[in-house]
Amino acid sequence: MSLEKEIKMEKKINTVRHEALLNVVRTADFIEKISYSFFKKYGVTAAQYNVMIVLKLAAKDLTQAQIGERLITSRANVTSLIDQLEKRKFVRRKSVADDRRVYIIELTQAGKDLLKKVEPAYLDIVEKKMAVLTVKENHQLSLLLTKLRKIFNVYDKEGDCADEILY
Amino acid sequence: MSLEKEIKMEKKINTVRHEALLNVVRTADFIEKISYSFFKKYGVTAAQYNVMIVLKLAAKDLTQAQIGERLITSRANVTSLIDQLEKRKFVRRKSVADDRRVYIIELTQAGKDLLKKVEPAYLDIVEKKMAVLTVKENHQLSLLLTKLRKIFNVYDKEGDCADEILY
DNA sequence: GATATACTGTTAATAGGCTAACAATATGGC
DNA sequence: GCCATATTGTTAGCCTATTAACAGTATATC
Repeated sequence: MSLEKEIKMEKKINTVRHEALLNVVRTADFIEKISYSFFKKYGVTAAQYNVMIVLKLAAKDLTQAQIGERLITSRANVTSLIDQLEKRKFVRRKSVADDRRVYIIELTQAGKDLLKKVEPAYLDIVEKKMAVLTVKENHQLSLLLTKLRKIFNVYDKEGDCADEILY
Repeated sequence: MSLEKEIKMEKKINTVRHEALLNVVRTADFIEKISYSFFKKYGVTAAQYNVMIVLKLAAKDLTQAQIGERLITSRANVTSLIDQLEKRKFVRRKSVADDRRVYIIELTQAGKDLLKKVEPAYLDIVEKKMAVLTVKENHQLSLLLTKLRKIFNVYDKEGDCADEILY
C-alpha cells in the first residue's frame, strides 16, 4: 500500500523525494511507539534503556557528556535521564579525581540484571519484526539510509565522524 | 560509512536486521532535529506545522479526533496542540450543531498566510536534501519502508487502513 | 600567576509525547 | 423511552526533548 493511499490524502505528495522523507519519519514513528510500550513492560523507558545499553557496550568509562554525544542528545537531557536511572538504582554517578566537573556513570548490579532480562527479549522482537524484509532488503535499506544520513553530518569534519549512537 | 563505524561501537551490531532498524530510527532522528530548527525560524514547531498542513490538505472539516488519527497521536495531545495554535491565532475551534461533543478546527487567515510562507520553503529544502539519493533510490527507499511498516499495522483490519498521516 | 576561553553538569522554561481518569454527549439494544 | 456502551475533548501527571543561562572547573595564553 502506498503512503498516499495509506493516509487517505486528498492531494498528492509532491515528489518521490518528499514521499521518501515522509516514509522515513513515519516508519520511525511506528517503531518508536512499539519500542516505548515494549520497554514499559520492564519498567524502563526507551530513552533509559538506550542509556544503559550505551554504558554496557562502551569499552571505557563514560561521562554524561559522552553519553549525550552517543545518543545525539543534549547534556541537559542526559542530566535528567541519569537522574531517573539513579533514582531507580540502575546507574550511579561517580566523581572523578582529575576533573572535578565530570561524573563517570556506572551501571549498578541492578542495572546489569535488568539488561540481562530486557536485551534478549528486545533483540528477539527486532529479529522477528524485521524479518518481513529479506536479508538483502534489510541490507539495502541500511545502505540507502546511511547514504541519506550523510546530508545531516554537517559537523562531520575532515573524515572524522560524529561520535553518536542510538540503539 | 557504516553505522558501526559511524558510532564507534565497541561491539558489533548483532544482525543485518537490527542494523536496519537502528538506521531507520537514527535517520529519522536527524530529520526531525533539522525540521525542528527549520520550523522554529517561522515561529512554529514541527508538530504545529503538521496540524496546519493536515487542515490545509483535508477535503472536509476535521474534528480534533480526526486530526489525531491522521497524525498518529492521542486526542490529549491534539488538545494541547490546538491550544497552542489557537493562542497564536493560527486556528480556531468551531462548535458543531449536531454533535455537541466535538469541535471543528479551522485555519484562520493568519494560519493560511503562514503556510503560504513556510510550505514552499519546506518543500524546497526537502527537495535539495533528498537529492543526495537518485530518483530510483528514493523510490526504492519508499518501497522498503512501506513494506516494513506493514508489521506495525496490527489494527489494520479487513483491508481498510489506518487513517493516519504524518507530514 | 592572572586572565580569558572552553567545557561540564544543572536548572528553568517551553514543547510535545504518553496514559489514565473524567464529564458531557451520542448511540445502540432492549 | 431507558440504560449500557462508546466517543469526544479536557485535565493531570509523568517522561523526554529543546534552548538559554548559570556556576564551577580546566585549560590555554599572555
